[in-house]
Amino acid sequence: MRTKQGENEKKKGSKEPLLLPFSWNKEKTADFQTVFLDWYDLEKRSLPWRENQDPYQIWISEIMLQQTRVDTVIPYYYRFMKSFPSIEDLAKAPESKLLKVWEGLGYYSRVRNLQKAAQQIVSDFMSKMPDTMADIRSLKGIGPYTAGAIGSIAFNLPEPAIDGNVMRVASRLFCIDADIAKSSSRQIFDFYMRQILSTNRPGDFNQALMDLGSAVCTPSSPKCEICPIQSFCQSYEEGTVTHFPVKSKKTKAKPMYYAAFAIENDAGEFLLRQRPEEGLLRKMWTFPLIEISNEKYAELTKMMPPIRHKQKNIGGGQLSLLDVAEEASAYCAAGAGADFDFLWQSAQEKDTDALIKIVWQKKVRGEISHVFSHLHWHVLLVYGHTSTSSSLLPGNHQWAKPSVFSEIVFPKAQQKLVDLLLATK
DNA sequence: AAATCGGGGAG
DNA sequence: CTCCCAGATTT
Repeated sequence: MRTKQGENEKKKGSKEPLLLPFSWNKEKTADFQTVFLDWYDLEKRSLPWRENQDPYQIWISEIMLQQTRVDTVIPYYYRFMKSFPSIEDLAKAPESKLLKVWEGLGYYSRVRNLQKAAQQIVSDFMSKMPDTMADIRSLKGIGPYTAGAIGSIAFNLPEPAIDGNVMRVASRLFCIDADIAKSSSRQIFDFYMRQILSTNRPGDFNQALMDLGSAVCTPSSPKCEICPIQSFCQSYEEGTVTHFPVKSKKTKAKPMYYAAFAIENDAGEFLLRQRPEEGLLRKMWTFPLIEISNEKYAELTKMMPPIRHKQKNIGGGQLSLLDVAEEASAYCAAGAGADFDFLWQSAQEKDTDALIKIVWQKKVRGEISHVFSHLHWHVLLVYGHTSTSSSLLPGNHQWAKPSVFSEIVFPKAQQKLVDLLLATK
């Protein structure tokens, strides 16, 4: 059975609606819904946010599930609901507690937007989750997918929820060759799904698609032999299941090179610096990081101990702050010494340069690697010691003992550095 | 339309 | 290694 793909293209150009494959008349669509929902009733996963139809629980789960697997979300979900049982609790929570609960889950703007949306609900919707598509969509962090998911699951609104899963299933079901990496393709899938969506049980229909995509219609080696909708699947009939979905390649993550300075004072505390308000890992804490060139990174890597747990002393000794800044500058790209300026200035103001020393041991403890969606960090861990007192620190710095690290919000890359530091101590 | 935003699991 | 996951927002 061929699609009317060519016809669809024409219709698209002439602004007339796309058509389902001609064999999908009303009877076939109804048959499909029955078969699919019967399968869901038997096979659906038991998940904590499926225990009832509480819009708040569904909302939280949907935000957590953005670009995140179910197994990863479950422990976070329980922790979150225990910490913030209601929308009001979420709206008034301190940011540090919010981030701590989300720590490790990634895409941290999600939890900041979650709180903004909670505050919107308190102020604009009398603390009750809104129940119309326009109002749901008006909340921070809720885009077209999540609005459809909440609308259909929590309020039985006949809305599709188009995500990566659904696009994969639909592309195979109807041999849709639109590039799912392009944002403009979303509306094509939206149109198809609106025509086959169950208006009686839209939430279950959408969740059935998710379960199918997760367990059966998987990205690689789909299990067509056990698929409940095999007889409806056009690509299966044509033997072209693996041709779908069509997805253009993503640009590769850009490599970035850093030196991280683990500076310990006499009290056994380490210097931490908070990242800025904007950009990657905003307002989270790390060792001071300095970007270095690829060449410098390679040069420093040679100074790493050949065997872990056994540091190699590459010189060093008692250095003044100025020496340290110069060393850092020499090690790193131009301007890298600026990270030590605050120490140097404080020393000059107090005229106690002699008292404030960093024993810059110049020991490279090792390296960690961390991949983001668009960046690949390579970070060398360098250890130093200082007798600086904490009163000299500007606001975005703090001294902290490893024993209290668990109370501070660390991104994953920082946690890897801490693990390396403690393992090589 | 393209880039930015984390992290982890599977193959 | 590569791919991609119950995506949204910003540029």
